[in-house]
Amino acid sequence: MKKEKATIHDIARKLNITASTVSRALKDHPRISAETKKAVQKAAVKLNYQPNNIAAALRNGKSNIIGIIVPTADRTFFSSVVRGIEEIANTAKYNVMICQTYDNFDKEVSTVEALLNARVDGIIVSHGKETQNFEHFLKVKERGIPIILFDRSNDELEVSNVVIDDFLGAYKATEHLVQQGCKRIAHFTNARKISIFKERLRGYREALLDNGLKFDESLVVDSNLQLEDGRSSMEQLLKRKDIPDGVFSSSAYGILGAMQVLKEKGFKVPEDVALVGFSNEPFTSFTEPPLSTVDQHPMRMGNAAAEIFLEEMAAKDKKFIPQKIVLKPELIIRQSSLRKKPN
Amino acid sequence: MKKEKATIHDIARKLNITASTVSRALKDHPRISAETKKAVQKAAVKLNYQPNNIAAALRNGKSNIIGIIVPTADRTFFSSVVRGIEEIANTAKYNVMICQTYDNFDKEVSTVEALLNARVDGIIVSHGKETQNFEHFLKVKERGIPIILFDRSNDELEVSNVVIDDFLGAYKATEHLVQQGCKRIAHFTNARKISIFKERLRGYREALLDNGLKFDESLVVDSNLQLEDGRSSMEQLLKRKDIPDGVFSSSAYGILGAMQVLKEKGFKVPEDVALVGFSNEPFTSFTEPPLSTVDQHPMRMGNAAAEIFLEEMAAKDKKFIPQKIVLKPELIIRQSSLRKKPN
DNA sequence: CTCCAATGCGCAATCGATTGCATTTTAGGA
DNA sequence: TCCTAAAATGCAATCGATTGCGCATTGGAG
Repeated sequence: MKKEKATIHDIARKLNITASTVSRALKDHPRISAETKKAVQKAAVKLNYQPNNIAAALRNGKSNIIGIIVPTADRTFFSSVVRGIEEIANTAKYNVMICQTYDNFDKEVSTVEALLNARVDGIIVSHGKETQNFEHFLKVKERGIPIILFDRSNDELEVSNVVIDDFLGAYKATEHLVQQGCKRIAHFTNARKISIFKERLRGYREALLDNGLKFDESLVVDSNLQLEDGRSSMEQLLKRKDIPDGVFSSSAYGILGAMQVLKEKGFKVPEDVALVGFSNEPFTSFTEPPLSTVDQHPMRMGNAAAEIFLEEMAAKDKKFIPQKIVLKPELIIRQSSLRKKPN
Repeated sequence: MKKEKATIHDIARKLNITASTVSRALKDHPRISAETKKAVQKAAVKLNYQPNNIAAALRNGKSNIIGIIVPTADRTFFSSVVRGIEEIANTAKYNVMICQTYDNFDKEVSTVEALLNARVDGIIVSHGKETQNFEHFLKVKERGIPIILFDRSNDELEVSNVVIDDFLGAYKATEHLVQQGCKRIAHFTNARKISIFKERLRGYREALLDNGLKFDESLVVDSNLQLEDGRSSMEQLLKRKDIPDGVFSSSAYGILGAMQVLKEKGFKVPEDVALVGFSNEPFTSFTEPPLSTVDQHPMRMGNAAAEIFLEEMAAKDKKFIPQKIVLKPELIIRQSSLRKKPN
């Protein structure tokens, strides 16, 4: 159990110089001679020196760590965003610390607290479904540390955020269903207080109206959008006398549940009911038939969030004007909604 | 941009006491009067005091952070393990820092380095597929900080690890196929140097021999086990004149690829070819037919890893004998392998 | 009324790296 | 050879929390 904890002082002692010089030499300070630098490098390797980031963090007031908070990391959407953040962050010498809230509000609050205490230099977060109160995020901002929201956001909050144009995504998806001949299109949504779902609902509605169909509130089903919810929502719709001939779901699992129920009951997809979901999770491409979906470009979203963070860090002190980046979603058309052969 | 950075000194000044007393009061030290403690608490709240964990970490030599390294967080298996770790770690006041290597060896090495510099108190890791050299892990151990491997491990390495009995899982899966009447069972494996795949191959082989079938090397296909690999492996097998009537894959995506190809070519699952995979990823339950698979109990695996970490921390200084925990896997039988109705 | 032992707090050093300013060394010009 | 500016390094304080040791109260026993 050897605990070799070589510090710059050990290097200094070995070379008969001071820690200051060692510190400067290691950072390639111009006022240190090339000779000394080489000697220090060599000694550092020899003593197996590892910088103590904690000490540096204490002194500098920055830890070079970005905290990332997501509801869960096991959705490809979120893990891809994380990857996008890392791409940018790593090149700027930042490390990331990923925390999961499991959509639990209390856990979200305590996580923010923990990251703050860990003195992260910034926080990038997609908040949980339960989150109505945003004080914990404001607190971060007031502490002067950058906070950037992605995907799930809140316009009233004066912080930077990166989102996709949910309205447009939903609009495209719905319009596509109309073009495929659907006349009665249902919509699965969730907690309408959350901006992304509100926007998607709005896009769905506008697309209907713009295409000469009417918006029927009774075709909008509110649920938690998980697999089981999608199933029960579909079952509920199938009890009607005028069952829908198309469904646009605000989630990937929701539409999967719908498809399962439809097939179990003998309906054909897309002939009887055409389906389009949201979030291009991998599994949507290997269901039968493969599911059409709205791709959110998660990697780009992560890149953008990290870039905003870096800009905010650079602009430190000057007051930074929160910026909003809106990415364009892409409709990916697969078998589940394709009735007509493209000419 | 107000930067209220209240420290224990600010509290001390306000109450006309010293920082030592404040520090002790906040930690409920017995030698501090109840009165003082209350006053400190109140002042702390009033000044919006947030402890600086970095300062404490520097002084104590511990950060209360556990580093977790996984190839990728977007596989349910890994994210569940993380969740299992968090469950235990959080109750012991530890936070986790999740890092992804994307199965890239260099990234794995640099991640270990980064965690070491961040002065994490321990590292829990499942190494990448490329990893043949384990020096970076040994370095961690030599530094006196606990390192625990999970799932993918290496017996020659003298460090604690938590794995499932891969041999048993494969044995059960293969035996099940035999019981369903399969006579020519193929196996998808990966880089046989990795212990988990070697063990599964061994389990497959033993089960065949124990059940009166012979082991045919030509039915073992080596690939990277992703979706595309599963497809091409299956295509390769279908070119034979004596095509297999069962496939056991060491991964979930591999077996999915196989099923896709089989269905495209008009084979029936499980009647013509029965399939069993590994890793109970959610999607395996909603393919058609649903895929049989070996569940690895990822949450328990995470729990166990975290518990070992805590034990090692407690045993600090005394030399800790690396321990190995082997969990029993569970075979989950679904339609893809079920030919006979259970009586 | 003394004296001792709890009880409550303060002092000062420590963790390791960083950095403004001071000091020493070196090189080159006069 | 002397002097000075430039080059190279050293000094010491700092970041904030922690903690062993020591000092000063206070209460109660004898």
